[in-house]
Amino acid sequence: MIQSVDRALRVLAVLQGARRRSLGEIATALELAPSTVHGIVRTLLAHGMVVQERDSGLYRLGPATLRLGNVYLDNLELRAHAQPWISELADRTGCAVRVAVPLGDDVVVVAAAPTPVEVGIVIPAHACALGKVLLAHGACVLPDRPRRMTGETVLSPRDPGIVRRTGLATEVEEAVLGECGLAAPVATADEVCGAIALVVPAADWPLPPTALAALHQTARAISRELGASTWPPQREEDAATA
Amino acid sequence: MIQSVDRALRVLAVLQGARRRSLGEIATALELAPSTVHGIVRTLLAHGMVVQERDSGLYRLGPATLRLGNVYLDNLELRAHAQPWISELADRTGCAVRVAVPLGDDVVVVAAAPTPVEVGIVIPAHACALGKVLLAHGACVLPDRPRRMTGETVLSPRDPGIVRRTGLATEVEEAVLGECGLAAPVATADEVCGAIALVVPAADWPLPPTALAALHQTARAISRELGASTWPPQREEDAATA
DNA sequence: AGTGCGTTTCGGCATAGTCGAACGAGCTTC
DNA sequence: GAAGCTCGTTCGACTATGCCGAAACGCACT
Repeated sequence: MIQSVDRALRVLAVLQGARRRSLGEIATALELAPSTVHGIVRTLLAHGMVVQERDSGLYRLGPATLRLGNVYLDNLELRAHAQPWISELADRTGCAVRVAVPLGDDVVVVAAAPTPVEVGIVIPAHACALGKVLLAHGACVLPDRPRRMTGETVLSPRDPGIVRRTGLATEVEEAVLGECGLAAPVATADEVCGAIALVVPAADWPLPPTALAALHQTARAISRELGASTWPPQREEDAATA
Repeated sequence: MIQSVDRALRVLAVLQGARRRSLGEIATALELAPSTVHGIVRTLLAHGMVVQERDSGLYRLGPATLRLGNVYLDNLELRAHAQPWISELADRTGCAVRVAVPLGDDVVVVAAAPTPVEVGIVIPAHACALGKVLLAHGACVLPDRPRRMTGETVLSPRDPGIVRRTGLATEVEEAVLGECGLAAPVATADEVCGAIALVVPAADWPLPPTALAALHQTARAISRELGASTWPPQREEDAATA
């Protein structure tokens, strides 16, 4: 782990927390000398990863971050393969559909239907159905101190073995009030690379069995296109206990 | 400029060029020892900025880039203020509308109407109306060797003073064949922060004067919300020659 | 005009990063 | 089936590099 690169990425993480920050704020947040942070920020500045407001001197994220994120999406096979399937799934079930990938203790939405507006949003893994699936397969990790999002947020996960065996996880107003979800894993030949979820208002919960079956079909179809031979994805320990 | 941070960002830039790259490819592209690149990549890996494919060992951009880009968009006042205006402008003119910001010798689209699908795309500044506006105001720079996109691409810019005085720049099939555009600057109190464009098929070109006027109105309205006092934005030298 | 804050610059010291070479795994070839 | 190759990865030593303290600049407010 290279120190200065690590610090640069921490600077970007700090900048994610607020619209704009002063050099001193970043320095105290990272417990570093302002001049140290200045050198890092100047380098990020040269690459457009951060910009400095002309009048106030404050720093914020720069447009190069958007370019990176967009290239990431364009190069993501999961997204390309999932897009037509989730459009059809949204039409068929009338639900909102999301596809997400793991990112540490969060999940990031990389595709959505019927509207793509949710693409890019980040949700704590322990608070959503997508995250529970990824946690069960070891693609996400639990945060040190799980954050309570709503009164319904479950801070310690149920048996992940059940999630793995059934290939399903649920979420009942645990991330945002009035929103429920049902998720299933998506895998490549050798790992669980993401999850797909149906998201509905609490009034429409629970979902009819037809929606559940449609979700299963879609997750399996996408996984097959990505090279997975079995679905739901099996792990050695589960195969042994079965 | 911190060397290792600069190199890390160069690694990300290399990764933007192809879906996936091997460690050796990155090393040769940057003219560095593989072990040096390995240290950098490992750090980026720990932060989710890159991911490594389990089977092939190849590297690609990671989901953290998407999170960064999304936060950038959320924190961008230009986008927030422009969104309602460009929706209305798209309705009124029937054209596609784009708002972009400068990024070196490129422009990055940060808002679009009627559909947001173009958000995140990158266009060389010299090849599009958006870029010509930003070039004229010094927000973009010309690349060392401008790239020819179509047969119509103009490699050396016309008089930027005219663009500044009229507040308009045009684009006739210079970036993509069959696509024409008309752009105007958007400014804050002390700088040109972006540009807004109408984009239409070549068949609908030239645009009627009403569309031109609507674009002007919208650019002025957004600029006013962002704190600009005059529009089109004036530079000292132009004010002197006037 | 004075004062305060925050950004920026500069130089010495020591740490942290760079590189070369060796290791190990996976794949192809013979 | 075994040997060669190529790739990613690890380790250790050298020294160049980035880190920090303190001082200077610019700006806004008093």
